[in-house]
Amino acid sequence: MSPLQKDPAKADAIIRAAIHIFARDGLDKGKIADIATEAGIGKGTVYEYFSSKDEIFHAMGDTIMSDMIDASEKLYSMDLSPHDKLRTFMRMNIEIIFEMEDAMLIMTEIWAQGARAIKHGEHPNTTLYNASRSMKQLVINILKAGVMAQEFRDMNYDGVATLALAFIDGFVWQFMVSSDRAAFDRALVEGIESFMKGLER
Amino acid sequence: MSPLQKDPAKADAIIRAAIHIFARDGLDKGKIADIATEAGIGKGTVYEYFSSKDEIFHAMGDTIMSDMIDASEKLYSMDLSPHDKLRTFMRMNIEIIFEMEDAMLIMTEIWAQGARAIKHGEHPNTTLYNASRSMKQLVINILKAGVMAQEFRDMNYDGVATLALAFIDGFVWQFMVSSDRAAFDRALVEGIESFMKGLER
DNA sequence: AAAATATGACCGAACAGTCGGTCAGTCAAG
DNA sequence: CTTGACTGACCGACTGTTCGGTCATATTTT
Repeated sequence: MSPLQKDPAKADAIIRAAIHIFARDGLDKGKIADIATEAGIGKGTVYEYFSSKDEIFHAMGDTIMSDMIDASEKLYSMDLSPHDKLRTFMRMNIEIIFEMEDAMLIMTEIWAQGARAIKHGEHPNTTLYNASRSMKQLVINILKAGVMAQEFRDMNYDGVATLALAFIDGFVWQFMVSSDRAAFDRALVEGIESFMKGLER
Repeated sequence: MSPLQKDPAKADAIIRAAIHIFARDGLDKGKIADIATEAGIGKGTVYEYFSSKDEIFHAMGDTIMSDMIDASEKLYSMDLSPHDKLRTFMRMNIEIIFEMEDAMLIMTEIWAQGARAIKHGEHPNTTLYNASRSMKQLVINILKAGVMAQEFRDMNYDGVATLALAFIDGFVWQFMVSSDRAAFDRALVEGIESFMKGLER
C-alpha cells in the first residue's frame, strides 16, 4: 500500500513555520513560499497538507489556543488557595503570553478578522471564541471558590472575570512595544496587587 | 507632501472614507479604489493628497489619536474629585472607543504593525506611541492628585495606570466580538467598581 | 536476491488574478 | 492661454494556487 503516510510531524513543522513567518510579516504579507522555506520543504508540499492559506490560519489558531488552555488548566488544578490561584493565574498567563509574542501578534489579527467577519454577518473562527469563553469560565470558577471560602467579597462574577482577562490582554498589549523589562515587572506586580485588593472583603 | 492649496476638506473626506473601508476590510485588503469611490472622487485624486497607502495609514492614526486625546483632555479638565474623574475617565473612554469601533479595529492593526516594526529593528509610527504615553500620563496625573487629596492609597503610579489602560483596551477588545450590550454594561460597572475599590486607602 | 513495477510524497515553474501607483489627457476657472 | 485639480485606463510587481513530472520507497515478480 502506501509506502509512507503523510508525515504528521511535517504538518506540525508547517504550522510552526507559519506562526513564525506570520508573526514576523503579518497575516497578509506573510508568504507561503517563506513558510515552505522555513519548514525546509517545497511550496507545493504545503498544499499537500493544507488546502489554502485560510486553512493554515485556522490550524494556527487551534494550535495556539489549545497550548494556552493546556497551560491554564494545569495551573487551575494546582493545590492553592483561591487567592493564590488567581494571583498565579494572572501572573503566569501574562508571562506565558509574553513569551509567546508570536502567538499574541497572530491571535490579535485573527481576532480582528473575527470582529470584521461579524460585521459582515459571517461566522468567525469559533474555536477562538470557545477558547476565550472557557478561559473566562476558569476565572469565574476561581472567583466563586474564593467567595465560598470567604476570601473574596461578593461580586458580579462576569464583570470581575472580564476585568481580569482584559487586564491580561491589555497588559501584554501595552508592553508588546516596549522593551523595558524592569518597568514591565514593576507594573505587573503593582497591577496584580491592585486588582487583588479590589477583591478584598 | 502636497501643498495646502488643495481642499483640506477633501483630505478629511479621504481619511474618513479610509477609516470606514479599512475597518471593514482590513489594512491590507482595503483597496485605494474603494476609498476613492466612498469619498466620491477618482483614484488618481487620492494620490494628489497622499503619496502612498502608507501615508494614509499614518494620517488615519494621527486623526484617530488626536480625536481620542481631545476627548480625554476635555474630561481631564472637568471639575471633579480625583475619584469621580478617574471613574468617569474610564467609563467614557470605554464608551468612546466602543462607539468608534472602526477606529479600534484600525488602531489594533497599526499597533500590531508597530510591534512588528520593532521586531524588524525599524521605527514604528511614533505618533501612536506618543499618544499612548500621553494618555498614561493623564491617568498618572489623576492618580497623583488623588493620593495628594488622600482619596487614594499610596501606589506605584505606573503600574496602576497600566492596569487602568490595559483594562480599557482589553475590555473593549473582549466585547468587540460580542453583541450582548446588556452584559457589556453590567460587566463595565462591576469592572470599574472593582478597579476603584483597589485604590481605596 | 535482484529486477520490475506501483505508489504517492514532493517539487517548483508557470499561471492567473489582484491592486498600488502612474500618467496622458480632460475640464473648469481666471 | 495658462494653470492645476481631477480622472481612470493602464502597467507591472507580487503571490496564492495549480499541475505535470520526478524520485524514494514499498511491493511483487522472476
